[in-house]
Amino acid sequence: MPRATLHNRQDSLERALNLFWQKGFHATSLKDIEHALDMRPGSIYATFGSKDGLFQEALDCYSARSLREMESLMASHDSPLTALATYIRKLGGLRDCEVPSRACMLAKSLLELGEREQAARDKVEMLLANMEARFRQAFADARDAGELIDPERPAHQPERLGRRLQAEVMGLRAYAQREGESEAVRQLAEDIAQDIEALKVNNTH
Amino acid sequence: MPRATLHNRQDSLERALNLFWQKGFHATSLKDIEHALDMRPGSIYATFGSKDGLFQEALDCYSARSLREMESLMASHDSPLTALATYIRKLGGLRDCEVPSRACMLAKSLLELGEREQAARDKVEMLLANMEARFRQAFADARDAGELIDPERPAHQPERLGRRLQAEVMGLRAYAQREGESEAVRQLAEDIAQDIEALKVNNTH
DNA sequence: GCTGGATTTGAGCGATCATTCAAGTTAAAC
DNA sequence: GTTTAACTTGAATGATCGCTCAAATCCAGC
Repeated sequence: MPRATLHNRQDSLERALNLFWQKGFHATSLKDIEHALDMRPGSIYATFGSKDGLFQEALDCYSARSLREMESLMASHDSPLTALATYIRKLGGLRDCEVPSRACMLAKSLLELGEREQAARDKVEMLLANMEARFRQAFADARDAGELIDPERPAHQPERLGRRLQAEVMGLRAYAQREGESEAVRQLAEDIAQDIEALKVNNTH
Repeated sequence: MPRATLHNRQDSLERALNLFWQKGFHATSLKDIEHALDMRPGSIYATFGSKDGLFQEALDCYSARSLREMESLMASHDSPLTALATYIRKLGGLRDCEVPSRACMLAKSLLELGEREQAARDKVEMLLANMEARFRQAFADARDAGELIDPERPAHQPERLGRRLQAEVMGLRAYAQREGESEAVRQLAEDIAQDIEALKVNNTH
């Protein structure tokens, strides 16, 4: 059978992801995508179906990458709480990173998408729920390892800590989207990280 | 001189604000605005100059309203920290409110606007800085009243607490934008509110 | 070298975008 | 009642939107 595809699908997806992540769904035009992927409209539609379809695949791509990084971080620390504090401190360095956007793409999309993009909204909700579940699991692991200083306290249930962490991450990364001293973002992350470490037994603070 | 204006400017502004707040800048079309304000394009442009100009005035309107509510809340509590905790707990009830969006319009705009809307972006940055300054002032008031339990701790400097609170509010309200049990949002707000109250001397927790 | 079918192309579709402006409408001033 | 200028109207503008599809292109298999 003739002619292999000229463009690598995964590579195209990541280029599209970077575009959507930077500019958002509405502000990204097909023209922008054509240029970034070096593909003509016909090829894009043959491959991804629609702008909306491409966006949803980009969301999957972003979420998978985020979860992979999270998993790798958890695996490289004995203590789940230390891993989460490290995660937050890394976000504190966002201002000095070259990324499409300092804000979380899921949060951006959650705030941007309306009823006209219901399918994509549903996907965002699901991916956010996944991420929250992963946070919750990390706190549950900490509890099961006897790492939590006060596991009976209602606010320290894994469910509530996971929810809280997701909100903190969305807030921190939204704050990081502002122009301004990168030191402010670093301090903010440090304060959040220390609150996580304060959940730990035998912590030195 | 002949003919008074048919439409009240402030009323039109608030209608536009509700639209922009709900749908965001890009997803709101002039058609939407024409319908919401019951005005024809010519009138809209004669009054507000451009879609971008109208949006920026709506931002001012939103920010002024938010600061007014904040000021009123601070005035009605003897303790700044209690006032802030109350503020957060009110946000916990967002899921049961009828509002254009549960998310903060400034945060939404911060995440949505790109280089093409630089002027509006700058305005958002300024208004966010104002809000952060008001939070900082509230913590400074608490410190000056001897309310802070550990005013020497670096993380408890008004500057850092104010920054932290702004990030928490953006995170909480982004989280509230998700579909899901309103009880989750209420719990999240409660956990944040208790952390604020934990800054207080002689608190019962 | 030829052929078949998967892949890519890009002009062009109708719809909608933000915006303009000449013409129409209105009501205060005289 | 007439004048006059501010206000409102809405058709029309050119640009851009997401998207389609007939034609061109390409290469594995014979």
